[in-house]
Amino acid sequence: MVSEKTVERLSLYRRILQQLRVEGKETIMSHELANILHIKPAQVRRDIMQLGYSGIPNSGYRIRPLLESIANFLDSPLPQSAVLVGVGHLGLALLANFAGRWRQLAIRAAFDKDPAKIGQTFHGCRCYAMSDLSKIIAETKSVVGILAIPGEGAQSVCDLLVQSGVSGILNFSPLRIKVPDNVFVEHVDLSATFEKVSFFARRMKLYSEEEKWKVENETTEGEYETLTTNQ
Amino acid sequence: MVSEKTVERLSLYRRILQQLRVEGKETIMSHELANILHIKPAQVRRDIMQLGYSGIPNSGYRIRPLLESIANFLDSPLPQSAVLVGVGHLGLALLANFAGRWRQLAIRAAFDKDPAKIGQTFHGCRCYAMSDLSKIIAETKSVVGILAIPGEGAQSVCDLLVQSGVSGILNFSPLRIKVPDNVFVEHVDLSATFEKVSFFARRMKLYSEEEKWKVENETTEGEYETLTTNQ
DNA sequence: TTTTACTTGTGAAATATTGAACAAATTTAT
DNA sequence: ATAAATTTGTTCAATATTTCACAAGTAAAA
Repeated sequence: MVSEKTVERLSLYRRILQQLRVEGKETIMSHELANILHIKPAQVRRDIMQLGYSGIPNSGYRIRPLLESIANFLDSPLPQSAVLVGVGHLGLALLANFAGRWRQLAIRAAFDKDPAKIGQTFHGCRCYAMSDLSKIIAETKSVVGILAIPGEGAQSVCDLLVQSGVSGILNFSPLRIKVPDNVFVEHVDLSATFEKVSFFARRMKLYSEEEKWKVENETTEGEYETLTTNQ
Repeated sequence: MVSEKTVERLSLYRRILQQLRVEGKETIMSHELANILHIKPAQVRRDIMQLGYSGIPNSGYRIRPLLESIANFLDSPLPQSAVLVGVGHLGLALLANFAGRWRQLAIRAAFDKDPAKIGQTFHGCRCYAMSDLSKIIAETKSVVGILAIPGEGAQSVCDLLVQSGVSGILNFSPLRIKVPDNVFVEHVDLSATFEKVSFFARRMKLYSEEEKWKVENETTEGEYETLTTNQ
């Protein structure tokens, strides 16, 4: 019933509001959040509406209870656990950023097929053998699996995760994995993203040069028009 | 005129087609690509239509010229350069995966404020001081900047990148940066993504349990209905 | 107290994206 | 050569998402 985009934005609102509260701010208006995120105020209001929280006309939203509403909506009563598969460069970066720091989704275990890594601890997270996957997922009650491996093995690892009871997968591999209907997958495809940015960067450059050209010639056209139609 | 989503998918088609060509496949049909990506065949055809390339009814698309059309559409005549700002864990992971390997968008230089990193080479990419940013961007003719730094400095670094002539930014920082209209920004917000996956994972679990409950009771309801309405 | 100015909540319009469906085209089989 | 089967290109419908616009409400000012 609630869209993915709304959930993403609620997460952004929370992060901003937490910061603002630290700075001593007590209320916020939809257009302030909108300006920070470069979206429209109506979007902010509509998202917040879905929380069931009401603001005060002419004053905005009180930050404290709004944060509570967001937490109530987004967060599980109990903190949730995740496991990471693939302790390569990307996996390590994820552990460095999210191993302990994140209250809501803590990465509790890592897995790799490289025997040299098994048994080691990376950024406070222990690395296990792939054969321990099911057992550890059950022990940690993990609901999310993070795939940070090259495409080849992704589908079989994914199947293993699903069999072990995971209901969400964050897939950094370039492969589009197949999962049952009752499992959520988010693809983060860095090389596709790179290509996209590269494409639009070039396009923006071309576009702005074309605009520049237009503006240069518009003056002439404008003069011509005022001379002839003189409206 | 072409949407971001279409560009992303074209990039995915290319990667798949390149693999299939290596495996000796010469033609492909829209429903094959669609099955691999879990989308509808009409979507594939529509995307390919935008390239101006035509398939053959009852045979599908010839892979070789289709790949050429995609390259023609997505790629710049000259390979494009990018610079990376922030050689932390994430920056290193990006360098490891994309420093040399990527024909289309090569990361040509890295920057960091940590003096210990300046002058070093990471995965074949040299790290410079922030003060060299403009100079190096000009020298390498970079069109894309990659921000892999914490939120605090993101806006000022972004402004620097834009001033230096970059027209695309790939932002891994949690800050929503502000850029002129003629600069393209893609946000990859890992913590928001984590929260999203966590949210929907929980929701999927709840939903599938509810479904299970329904199915268990449906039998009874079904029997009841056949007994009463007997349609 | 009354007025003014401003903000929320939300229906309705606008826009963007996807999906269904079918004519036209082409290959294969008869 | 003809018919049957299948796939493309594309239009139109369906769905999803965003934006507009305004009534209703509230605080501050007069």
